[in-house]
Amino acid sequence: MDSSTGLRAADLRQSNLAAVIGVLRSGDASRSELVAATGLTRSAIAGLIVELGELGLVVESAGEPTGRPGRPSPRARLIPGAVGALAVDVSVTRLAVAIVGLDGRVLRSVERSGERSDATPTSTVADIVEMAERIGVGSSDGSPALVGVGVAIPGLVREHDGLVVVAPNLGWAEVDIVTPLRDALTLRTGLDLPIGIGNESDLGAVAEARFGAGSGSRNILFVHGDVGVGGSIIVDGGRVTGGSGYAGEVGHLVVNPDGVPCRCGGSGCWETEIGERVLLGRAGLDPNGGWAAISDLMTAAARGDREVMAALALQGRWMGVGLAGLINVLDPERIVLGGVLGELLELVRDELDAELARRRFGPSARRIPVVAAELGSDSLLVGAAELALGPALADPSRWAEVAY
Amino acid sequence: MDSSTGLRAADLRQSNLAAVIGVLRSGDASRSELVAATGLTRSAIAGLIVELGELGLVVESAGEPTGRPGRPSPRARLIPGAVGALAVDVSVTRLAVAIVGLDGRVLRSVERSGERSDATPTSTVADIVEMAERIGVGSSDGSPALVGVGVAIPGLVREHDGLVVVAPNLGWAEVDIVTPLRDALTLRTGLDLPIGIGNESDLGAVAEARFGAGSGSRNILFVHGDVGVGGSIIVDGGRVTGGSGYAGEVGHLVVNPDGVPCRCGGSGCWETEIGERVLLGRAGLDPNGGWAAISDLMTAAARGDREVMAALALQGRWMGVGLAGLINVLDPERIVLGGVLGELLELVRDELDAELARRRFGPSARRIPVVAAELGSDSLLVGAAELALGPALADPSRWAEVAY
DNA sequence: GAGGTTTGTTGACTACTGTGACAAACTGGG
DNA sequence: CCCAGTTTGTCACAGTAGTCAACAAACCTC
Repeated sequence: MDSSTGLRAADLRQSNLAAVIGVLRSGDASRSELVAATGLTRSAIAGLIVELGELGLVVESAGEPTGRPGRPSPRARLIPGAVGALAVDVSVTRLAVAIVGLDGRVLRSVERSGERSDATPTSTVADIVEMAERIGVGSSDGSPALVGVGVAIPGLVREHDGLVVVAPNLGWAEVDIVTPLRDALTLRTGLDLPIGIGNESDLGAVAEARFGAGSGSRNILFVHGDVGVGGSIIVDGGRVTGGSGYAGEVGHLVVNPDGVPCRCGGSGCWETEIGERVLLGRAGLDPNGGWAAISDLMTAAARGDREVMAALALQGRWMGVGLAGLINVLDPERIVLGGVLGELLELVRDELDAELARRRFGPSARRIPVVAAELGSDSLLVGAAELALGPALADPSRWAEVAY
Repeated sequence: MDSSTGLRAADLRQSNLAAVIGVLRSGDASRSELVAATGLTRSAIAGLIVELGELGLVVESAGEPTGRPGRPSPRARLIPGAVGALAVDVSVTRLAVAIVGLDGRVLRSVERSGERSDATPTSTVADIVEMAERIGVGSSDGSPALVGVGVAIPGLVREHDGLVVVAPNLGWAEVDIVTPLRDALTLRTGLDLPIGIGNESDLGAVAEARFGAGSGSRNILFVHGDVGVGGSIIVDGGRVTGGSGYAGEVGHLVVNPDGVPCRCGGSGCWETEIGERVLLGRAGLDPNGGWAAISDLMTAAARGDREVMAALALQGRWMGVGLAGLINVLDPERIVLGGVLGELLELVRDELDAELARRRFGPSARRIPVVAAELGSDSLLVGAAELALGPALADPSRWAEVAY
């Protein structure tokens, strides 16, 4: 988005192309449905469809009779594999590179598992490029035309230039990964693509909001919890970034001023009450046991283990305390829980609901649905791809130059 | 805003007219500055200025030499009194009606003070219309052309139709004030104007964001505190409404789960720690003493009264606890405090800063400025006017039919 | 006063969407 | 099976807005 607020005539076409694509991304639509959705005339839609067809983005299939009078309207459909984004998930335990289509589906992917805590930015860039080549990036073998690259990082990313301010679990600080990655990709594959980079939690939220548990709602609170607790706020379909791009650190909402110290320097943060380590500790399990311990906890809960049930009850209450406050502040349509929080949701549902009911406020006393994230480990890739696809879809005609 | 996402050719002009007005609302601008700000060409700007001039909204004055080479660019300026909005502030202790110009200045106003707790919707509507007539609404005596009406209400207002869901301090519930007010205004003054209605805290925030302590920032958290504590979240210059329009109830953020019961049914809400009554109680004053008691408290603080200082210290700490959490969640550029909270800000500044510093989180460890609201009691009128002016300014050419 | 710079003005040009008439494809009734 | 009614695609034409490019106006510096 440029700072210019004025609209040129060309922006008009661009905006309308993007509007059509936007409608089509949530499913097929007949031309007449497009007319209704966009408010444009039949002739305008016809022209837009033709252009999108020429760009190789949309196909039309003959309209089926609907059972009602009138000439059937042909259905337009996005070609999911027409364009795609290169998505990269840089996390502590794995490095994944994938090509993701317009419909949010992973078309090809490679993954390198295992502890990567010694990975430097340089070695990571080299790995990414090598893996990208392995899934066919740069070879014109019928893979989708790539419109950009999206990278998910487990750390804080500065909004305007994509600098990785800090990624504690990778041991990175003040790292510019965009420039070397772009250069390396250009050198090895000949593709000079725009690169977007974002926090993994935010990207997971974007993916869930569009394709997962949040699809259909435009105001969503996403809370992701493992060892740390983070979140993202989706308002009117877009992520709230805040003044510096750091919005959404719900883990450091203060819910218990007398609580235990938090790694953030404060105390009684929400994270110190609902983080994975606390839960495991309360349940008498190894606080650093990770997913294995969580899995043990779930089987113990299925057995009805006393200590575990008590720990889960407390977990549910504290989740309710924090969510109740956030509901009052943000009034989301829906809350999506990811990570361990999502996994455990049904086990704490009763206590959580009770706490929410107790703190439900006045006339806004609606039940906000709290649901678990639906997308699995792919969510980060899908979200990362969205980072590249989003800007590209806002200006479709530009790829004419980009393709392949 | 209609649901149609497509842009017609006519929307283009409308959008560009609005863009020019938008720039001009924050001050004079030369044509060349408008070119830079909008990204349009000189010819386009010229045409837009001409049209705005014909609408009676803009005047140009000959350009002064700037001291640099080149032909001087004429300065365009909004005529503040060209159009205005009828602003109404319905509160418990006063009823105010005003005409507010494009620049957010109150051009004329009348006020009726005194306890109004027995005011019914019907009597309020009658009062409003009578007061509106008294400041010249409906008589074409050179008053600005009115483009709409904005009403500030101390209660919850449903977003889409303006129904007053509940206004506890007025004793109203499920009240439609829009329809009778519109009818009465049409009947008595001949004006059939669109009416906008909003929560007073939200409107105060909008006013502060545009003309007051928040001007210049596009991401603001506004917290208004008297007996109750509410707030508004401004993201990218627009207020976050949430899924149902109830966002911003920061008073019911849970900060102290073991705290005292709150009128919302929960306990330990922020409001129960920083509300006016709690502060006065802790300071040994009459909890229901209102502004008089607050005034007493401030003089006592100036004297260095032991009990009062302790109460203020606690107030500052609790303010810090809540604000720290909200900063982590929302990452605002600036926090604006209104009502009693704003009045007391400097008295609690040290404790507040200390608490914020203690809980400042990682790399987002920036100092977020916390400032008091600047606009006085007019802020609600200005915000209410904005409710009417905003939509009108988005479609300037339409008033051609409206004027007078 | 000459040359350089920035800006307003003007008329031709381009691009987009709207309009309206007509044709195409369906339903349903006689 | 045909015809009226309905909905929709197509096409030529018109309207509107903004860009472009050339020129003139108003300023600066030397």
